[in-house]
Amino acid sequence: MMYIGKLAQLTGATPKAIRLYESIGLIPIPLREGKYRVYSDKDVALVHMIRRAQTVGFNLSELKELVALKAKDNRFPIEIANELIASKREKLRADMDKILSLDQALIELHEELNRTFG
Amino acid sequence: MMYIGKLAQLTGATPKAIRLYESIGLIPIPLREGKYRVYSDKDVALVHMIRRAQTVGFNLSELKELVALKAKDNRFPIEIANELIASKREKLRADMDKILSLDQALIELHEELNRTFG
DNA sequence: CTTGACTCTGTCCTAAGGGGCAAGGTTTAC
DNA sequence: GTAAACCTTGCCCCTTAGGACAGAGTCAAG
Repeated sequence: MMYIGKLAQLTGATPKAIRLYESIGLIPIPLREGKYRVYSDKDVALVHMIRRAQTVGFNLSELKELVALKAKDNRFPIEIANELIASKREKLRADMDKILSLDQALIELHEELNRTFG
Repeated sequence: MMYIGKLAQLTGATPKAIRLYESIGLIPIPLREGKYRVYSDKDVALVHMIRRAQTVGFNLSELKELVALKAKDNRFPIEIANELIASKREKLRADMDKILSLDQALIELHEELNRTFG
């Protein structure tokens, strides 16, 4: 059992972020000791998972859906997670294409500027 | 001479975006006919340039700097533009690295999930 | 009892507009 | 002449994932 600062320290999230997760229903509403939120090791694990999923490109609403699905069936929605991962990877491929074409556009812009002004 | 809707139509920007550009000092404050903003062909060219620069990755504050520099010397700041282009390309390379590592992380996450739950 | 560390809620801020609203101006059709 | 249809104006709230800050309440230690 710990307060929000400890949870933040253990997970690398800030208290502000943790309260945000709570406010959008991504983590359960914790009990209170007086006015202070009290968290358990389960919350540490959950916030850890959230942060890790964020670093690989999931946004909070996607995570909320996964958490909701898990709460419904009480098991991890592996198939849906796999689908999400696949579509994330597709999106990454699209992002790569975009970066390549932006780079090409920058090259052309550079050449054009130096033809025009150089 | 035209109103904002015509300028929007000619440039592909929305009236909303054009007013935003004006509010941050990216385009000059236009004269008015009554309460309506009146634009010239110069504005068409400027908004066109803004939009094109946006598509290759420049944000509005960067463009504002360029416009300010041009206004100061009354000539296009070619050297600074070239520097900006070079740093944009560097940033694109960094983005690409990040995408590749994210993709790798997704692969590993996928394998881990299916080892654990599959 | 007081100090310092921690937490609470609430507000405003970010980039680049999107959406919507009411009020007023302009143009076209009848 | 007037009504419909369209255009512009400013204003407000909304988006992501929190950051910064204020003011107040709370906790443990000295």
